Amino acid sequence: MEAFALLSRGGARFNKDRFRDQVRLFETTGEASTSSDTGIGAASLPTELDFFKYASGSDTKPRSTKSKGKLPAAATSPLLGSSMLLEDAMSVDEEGSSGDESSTGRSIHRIAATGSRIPEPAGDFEILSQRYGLSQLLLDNLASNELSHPTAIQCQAVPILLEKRDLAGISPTGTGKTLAYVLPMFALLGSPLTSKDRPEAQQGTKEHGPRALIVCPTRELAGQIYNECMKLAQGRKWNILLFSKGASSSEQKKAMGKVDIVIGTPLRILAAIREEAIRLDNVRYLVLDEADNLLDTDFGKQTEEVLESCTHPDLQKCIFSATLPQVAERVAKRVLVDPVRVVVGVKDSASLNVAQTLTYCGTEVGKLFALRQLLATSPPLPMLIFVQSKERAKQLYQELLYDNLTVDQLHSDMTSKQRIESVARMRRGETWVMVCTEVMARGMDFGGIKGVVNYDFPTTVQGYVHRIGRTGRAGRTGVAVTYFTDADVPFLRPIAQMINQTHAQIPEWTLKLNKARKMKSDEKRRRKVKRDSVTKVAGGLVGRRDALRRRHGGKKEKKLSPRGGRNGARTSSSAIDASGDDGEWSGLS
DNA sequence: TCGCTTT
Repeated sequence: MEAFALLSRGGARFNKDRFRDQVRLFETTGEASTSSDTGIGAASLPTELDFFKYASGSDTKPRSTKSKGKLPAAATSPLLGSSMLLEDAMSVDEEGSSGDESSTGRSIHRIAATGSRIPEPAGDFEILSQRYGLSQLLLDNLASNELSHPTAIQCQAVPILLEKRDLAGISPTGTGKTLAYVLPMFALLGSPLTSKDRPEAQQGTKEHGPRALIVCPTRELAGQIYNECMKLAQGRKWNILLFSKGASSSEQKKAMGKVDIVIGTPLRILAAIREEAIRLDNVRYLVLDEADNLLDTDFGKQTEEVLESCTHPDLQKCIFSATLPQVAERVAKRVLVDPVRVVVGVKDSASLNVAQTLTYCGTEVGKLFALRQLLATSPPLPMLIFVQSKERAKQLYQELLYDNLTVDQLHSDMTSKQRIESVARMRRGETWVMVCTEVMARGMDFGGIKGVVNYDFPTTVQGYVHRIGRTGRAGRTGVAVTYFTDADVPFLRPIAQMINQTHAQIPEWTLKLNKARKMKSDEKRRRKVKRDSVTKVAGGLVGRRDALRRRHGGKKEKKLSPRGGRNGARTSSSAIDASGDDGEWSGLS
């Protein structure tokens, strides 16, 4: 009974007006808290993206006694010399204690930086340029890609990296982390290396192979980072290599030649090392993107092996993610040398631009029912629908195929080509609904995504944060809908709390769940739920697909496109359209 | 469970 009541209240009667209110409510609360930090009225951008707020914010605060143009090397910090352990630092940012950091602008952006000799943040690219001498070409490339103002993480991370420091950068999804490490990478590399530049050096063994390496967990993300690099690479003959399965093998063979930057997935890089197609002893700039994922138990071994292959004495390392659980933090502490740890906002928190809801659906049947209801009434399109397994992705895809919308799928059972094409259709705006596995959960930046549906309940809080972070990017708003069934209830608490923290409206009883009911293996925060097949369910939903197929005469009905081709204006960190569609990196294959 | 080499 209660189940039915909740179903109809929470999800099935999903109604546009109610929803709209939620978004508004949400935005209001979000802005209220940021404006209290700045003493400035609410603006349309979230703190971490509002650079003007940053600029004017320093006027409303007491001026720093330090001179603004002071060299960062001489900059002091409340934590100077304390050389805090990464773990120790955790308590600091949670209490929001930052000593005199209001004078540096960190508090305005809610940046917490810990470590020794922390460089001053830079409020815009001109300041950066003056301080560190960025090339005019680099500045032009930023400008021509509409990257006019740095985001919070960029303000703080770029100076740190330019001073050749190790860094752990933690910033919410969609806040421009890629550019935060790509920009200093190009600045530090200076110019592309050619054999003409250094004929003798080419002979020396130390001078082979890339000088910069970016590691990330999926091929799609690698491709996206590649595109982001190409934006700043314009005008010079940088040799940038996309190194993952699905990328061109002939291109990858060049890895031993004059290569500046390699971007790749762990296993592919290791394979290349083993077959001596690449060597990493010339790498001076190493990035682990989605670091907690790369350092977790599954990926960890591979990643550490890659790390061990980077033997250059001047190796600079940085890791980035929106989430960094303690386990990963511990590894990071071990790997990084005298690092600065930067946290924008609150660590492990969800994007404030996403309106979140949690919906009880009782059973598998209930979820399908709720989803159809959502799709039929006020779906936030385009959207991603996350499921737990590849099989379920295929099933749900098939199930939705004959509904009147353009649906697509993406999971690792598809071929490289299929995956590339699926991403391309999404980028071009041809797909309304993409059914996908965790492969799409991290880093992917389809700028126009309006909705995320957690059809299957996420197995970790981090997973939740990253999934819903596919929307609400670069200052836009988005919505996230999470379904759960009776089987998910024991695992509900941490995610329900997270949603509650961000002011979303969720069924009250989910918050009152007895703490004892939460997962036993709290350490890993993982779980296993055996799920029925999406389609193999009792009752009236069986056979629906066949009915639809008959109705459509075996053909797909003409389907509307979610967007009229291209996305509208886009802001800084949204990587996608500005550089065109898929072709850029898939074209290499 | 998912993701990640090449042959």
